Formats: sequence, structure tokens, C-alpha cells
Amino acid sequence: MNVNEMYSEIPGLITIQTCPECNNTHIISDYATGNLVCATCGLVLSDNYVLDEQPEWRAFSKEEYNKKSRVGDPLSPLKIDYGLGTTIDKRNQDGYGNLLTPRCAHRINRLRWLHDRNHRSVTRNLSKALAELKRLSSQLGLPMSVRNEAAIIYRKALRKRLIRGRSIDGMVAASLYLVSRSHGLPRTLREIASTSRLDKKEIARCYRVLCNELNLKLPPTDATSMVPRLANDLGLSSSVQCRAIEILKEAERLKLSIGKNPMSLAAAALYISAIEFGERRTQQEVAEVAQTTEVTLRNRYKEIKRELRL
DNA sequence: AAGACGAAAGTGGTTGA
DNA sequence: TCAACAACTTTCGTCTT
Repeated sequence: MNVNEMYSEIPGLITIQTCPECNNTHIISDYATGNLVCATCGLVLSDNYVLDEQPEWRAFSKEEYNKKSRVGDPLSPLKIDYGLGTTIDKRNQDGYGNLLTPRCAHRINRLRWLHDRNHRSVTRNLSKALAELKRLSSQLGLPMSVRNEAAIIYRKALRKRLIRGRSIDGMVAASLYLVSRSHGLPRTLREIASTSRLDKKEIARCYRVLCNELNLKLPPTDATSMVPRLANDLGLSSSVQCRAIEILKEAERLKLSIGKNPMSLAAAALYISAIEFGERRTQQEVAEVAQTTEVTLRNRYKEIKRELRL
């Protein structure tokens, strides 16, 4: 048995990399020294490369593993206390199940009350906000990364006391709007408003507050980021999408997009490229999924057609 | 008949004085 | 705060396929 076969029995120790010295493709991670070492010629490729993420203890059965494990779920900004909450048990018992003395029980009651009171206002706000955040984001089909980041933005706003005097729901909606845009998965204010109980104007106001107070500046929404969603709703192929993005880039270059609603631009580009690829959709269909009117779609479509000489 | 087109009037948001 | 403005919407009659 050669050294490669020996180590391949142990998962995590073998890294697929080519040694510049002897062209061996299996490199051994040496946990003892934290180095990355070539199994054939012994060349040390990088010092302190390996971080041992395994626990320092060993377990030989599931029960033993559970007993020794000291960690729980990963931290999540979507949980009120990041999933690291402390509560003082309501039963007045010690660790062995014995009843506390009346004197001790009184002290514990007092501690419990103080602990609870300290957290009450922030907790109450967050529990309402995070529930709304989960509801909105799942209705809007936003991925976990966006939800988590929106929660972080909201917490920042809460810490900066920006929520005071404003509506929780509005701030949640604004955080989602902000993060979905910055992640290139934009939802329009109108879409967010239609799932929220607040109107567009209110959410836009909260959004401006967030941008100003947290010093965030987002570039205007790129029309190309609207293409995949629209194309999906219209059941258009990926080649139509690619062509639409091409058209949009060209329109951008010719400065046709300044001041125009990115959604209608994307809709017009898709309308044109769908016709080019023989996947024609009616203006009404396209306008409907883009939440605009046929007239606007026509105007954008005519401009693009004229300027790009299509 | 459905879809496309375009004119006209109205709406809501932005900008600059 | 207000007027001017561009973008957008609504409505509706007409044309094209």
C-alpha cells in the first residue's frame, strides 16, 4: 500500500492539488503541523494552511457524540437572540431536580424578572419584525442569503434607533427592498408593497431613511437583472434571455435607459428578442408580467428598435 | 376577432428656484 | 413651497393580421 492509498482511507486529509515538484495530484494535509504536504516528495506547499475544524475530543458512539458535543445550531440573524438565548427556567429546581429553598427561589424569581425586563422592548420589536420579514420574503421568493442580510440591516437600524416613530413593517419591507436590490435580485417597490400592508410611498420613505442613516448608496437598478424573472414568467428560453440582455446593454450604451423604468426596458428587450427567436408573446402578456402598460412597453420597444436599427 | 398602434388627457414623482 | 417637467398610465378609436 502506498502512501496515497493509506491516506485516502481518511476523509479530509487528501486535497486534490498538483505538486509543482513531482506532479503528484494528491496532497496530504498534515493536521499535526498544519501544513499542506506532498505525499510523494514531501514538499511543503504552504505553512499554516490547514485549519483543523474537528473537535479536540473523540467519540465512539452516537450517544457519546451527543454527550460530548458542546455546540448547537449555527447563529442566525433571523432568530431574535441569534439562536443563543438564555432563559431562566420557570421550575424552581436546581440541576439535580431538588426544590430550591424559599430564599433562593425568591432571588431567582427576581433575576428572572430583571432578565426578562431588560430584553422586553427589543425582543418585542424583533419578534414582530422578524415574523414579518419571514412572511414577506417567502411570499417574494427571496433566498436565505437575502433574508439574513435584511435581518442584519434591520437590527442595525434598530440599534441606531431609526425604527422609533416609524412602522416596523415599513422598515422590514425597506430592508428587504434594499438587500434584494444589492444582491442583484431586485423586487420592485410595487411588488413589495403589494405583499406588505403598507403602500409604496411609505416603504420608499423608510428606504430613504435607511440609505441616509446607514450611509448606503445603491446604483440604480440594472434592467438586465429583471430579465431572468420576466423570461421565467413568460416561459421564454435562455437564448431569448441572452439576446434581451445584449439588447439592454446596447440600449444602455446609447443612453436610452436614463430615467426609464428598468422593468419596462427589460420587458421591451424581451418582447423584441422573443419575436426574433420565434417565441412571440403579445404586448399584453409581456406588459402584464412586467406590471406596466402596453403603451409604455410600446414606447420603449419603438425607441429601442429605432435606435438600435433592428 | 385578436392584437397592435397612437393620440389625448390625467397622475405622481423629481428637480430646481 | 411651488411650478415645470419627463415618465408613466388610462382610455379609446383605428388599423393590421
